Amino acid sequence: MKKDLKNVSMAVIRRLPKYHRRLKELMEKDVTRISSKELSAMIGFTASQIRQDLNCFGGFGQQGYGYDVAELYSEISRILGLTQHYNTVIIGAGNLGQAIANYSNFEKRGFHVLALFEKNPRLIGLKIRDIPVIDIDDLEEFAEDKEIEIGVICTNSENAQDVADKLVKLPVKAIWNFAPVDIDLPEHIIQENVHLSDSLYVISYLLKMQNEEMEES
Amino acid sequence: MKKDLKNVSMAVIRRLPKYHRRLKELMEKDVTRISSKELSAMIGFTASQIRQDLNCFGGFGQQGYGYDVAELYSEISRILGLTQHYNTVIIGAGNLGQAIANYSNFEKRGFHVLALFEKNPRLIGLKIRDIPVIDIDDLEEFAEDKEIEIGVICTNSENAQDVADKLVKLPVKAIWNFAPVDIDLPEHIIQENVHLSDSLYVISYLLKMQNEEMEES
DNA sequence: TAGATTGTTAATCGATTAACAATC
DNA sequence: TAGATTGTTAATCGATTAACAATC
Repeated sequence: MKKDLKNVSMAVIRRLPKYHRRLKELMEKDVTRISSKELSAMIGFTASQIRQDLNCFGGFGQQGYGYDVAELYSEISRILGLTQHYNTVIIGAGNLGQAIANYSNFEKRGFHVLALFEKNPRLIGLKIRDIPVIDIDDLEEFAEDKEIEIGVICTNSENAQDVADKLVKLPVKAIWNFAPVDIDLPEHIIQENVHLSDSLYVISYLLKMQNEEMEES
Repeated sequence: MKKDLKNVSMAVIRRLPKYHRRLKELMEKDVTRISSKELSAMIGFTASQIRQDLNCFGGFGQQGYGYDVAELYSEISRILGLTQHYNTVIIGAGNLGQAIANYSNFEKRGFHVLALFEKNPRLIGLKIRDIPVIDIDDLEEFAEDKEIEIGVICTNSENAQDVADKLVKLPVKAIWNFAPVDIDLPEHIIQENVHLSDSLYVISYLLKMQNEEMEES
């Protein structure tokens, strides 16, 4: 029943983590089955969209019954690749790098943080949850005998491109970038940006709109 | 030339911060004018889309010339509400809360962090860049004589909804949520989620797809 | 079986792209 | 003026929603 995944749009992919999260919550409440209609009510997508989304990957439901929560959860985990294991390094051991290293849920989902790398000597040598903070100059040596899939950039904007170039040379397959810049990368490297300021600016826009609306009335 | 902003889609709004960022970079390089075609080459949107986006808010360009970089930058700043001032509180003074409090760029854009709130007594009393860490139980009292627009949730999932309820009562107008849960809020409160795990799971999906493709060939 | 709900096709809606007249 | 590039309308594309036959 496996479909051709290559045609699945990013719009669908970006909704999958939300299904994953909500199904987890349902499992914790010991809910064993759910219909697209019920899921729609709690998740805010239309029932139609939910069925369309899931059917990009296969027919996980049963007519007249709905979806088995545990089964659907494990299918989505598999589709998202969360049953696999990814070696990860974090560049920048400031608050943000430490926050990510400390977030144990990532470890549970297969993202194994091998080390943090820093240039600030006051941080080098520390341990974050048993994860060592290593001199950034030792990155290449450290990576030599390891297959590192994901590099996380938690530096400031100025250093982000340099760090990215280093990571590409290791090589890593994907870069998760928290610096508020757009990084130039070779085509084949996966790039995912978390631009916190972008998100905050959207709040700012909506606040401004709301204020203007109130002034009008 | 001001258009009816109410009809501008969120797709457009979410692109504005990227224009803002790129125009800033151009200004730093002393570029004074740019055409939609040149901007397209550096930003990756089509020239047509760029012109469409900008024209949602007014005609900022000039035929035969293009756009004045500094003028366009300041227009987008204004549209995003970055010329205004927003009182902000951060709930949760762990690594993530501290990272956000430390990010001085937000301050520059008008997001003024008044305080962080914590329940962990070991953190209460600290200062992050002159910003005090205060007992979460004192939040209501602290907020009494202040107009707080934005509440940032940097707690774990378990406490996020409780904290959100408290923030709504202050009241705040917008909630910037970093906890990996979807929070129930009254309609009129602006909610912006930064679900880090969602972003990481998309990387995971793309890595898995890439690996499968390689196995095929 | 009857009721419920899926999987899937068709219709609709909205967003992006193309085209070009207006004009600097 | 001639060339360049915008602002804007029309065409296309893709994503969402509606509808319903299939079937548990």
